[in-house]
Amino acid sequence: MRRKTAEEYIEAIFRIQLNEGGKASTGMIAATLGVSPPSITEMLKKLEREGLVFYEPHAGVRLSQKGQRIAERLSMRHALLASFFQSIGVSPERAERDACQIEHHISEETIARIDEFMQKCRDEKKGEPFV
Amino acid sequence: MRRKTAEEYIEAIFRIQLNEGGKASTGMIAATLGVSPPSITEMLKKLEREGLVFYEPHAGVRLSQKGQRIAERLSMRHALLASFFQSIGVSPERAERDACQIEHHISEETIARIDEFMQKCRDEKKGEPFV
DNA sequence: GATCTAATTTAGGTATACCTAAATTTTTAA
DNA sequence: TTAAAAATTTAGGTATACCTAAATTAGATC
Repeated sequence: MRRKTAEEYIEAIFRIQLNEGGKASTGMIAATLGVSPPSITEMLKKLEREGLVFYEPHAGVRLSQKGQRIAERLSMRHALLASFFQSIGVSPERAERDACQIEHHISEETIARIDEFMQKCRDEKKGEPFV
Repeated sequence: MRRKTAEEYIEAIFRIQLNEGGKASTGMIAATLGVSPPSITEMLKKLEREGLVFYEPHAGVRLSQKGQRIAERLSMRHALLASFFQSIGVSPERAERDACQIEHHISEETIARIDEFMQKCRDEKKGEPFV
């Protein structure tokens, strides 16, 4: 299976923090990402070195401000993309999955244009799907 | 720098074959991808083992039918995505670059919906940009 | 046709994200 | 409070896409 990126780790931690409130545990992250606990420990150390999380062995991990900003940016992109895909008739599950991938690879500019476009469509026909 | 995927190798070979007609050389692929020639040689052997290319040492490489199908599919996705992004006001360069990334991560279903959507917009206002 | 040059491959090595097994720490329960 | 169970980390190893340097092969020039 494909290797997980730092962004995927950050997203997993972000969601666990939201659901559980507070810190994310090694085991939860491992389960979320489908990666073994030792690999998680290793990666958490790396993310800490990069200033993305605060990690205390045996106690859990939480996002730093920098990590939080990245997670929130990804979260917004995700929501926008999933919403757009559904608007043009993509199934909710597929829209969700595609958003999950594409949020990591799309530029700020294109995100902004999709956002404007959705807004424009909402203004024209209120609430109706585009298609 | 990020590691190149098999799909990126296939695309590079595809474009070189088109431009040069016939086979792609190790050197051309290396220059296209920004990867050293020895790494290219290594990867070509792997792609051959996977049935994606025909590779003859010192003579060059060309896509197998399987490789060709993948390249053409990526090429179509790329064109559709770049066209869509430009339609909503993304700059040509950015549209191009984003398409280059996203073509690898978007589902068949979403591609189909974007295609239909573009078609519908063309039918309504002929030739005008969407925004 | 021999030699010189350029392209390619071989050889050997690095970094990194993963893994399993074993050791340790923390938590739970008797 | 201590023993058992669960979670986590440490130790050690693998696979792979990359690299540089050296060897080889192919093509050009004299």
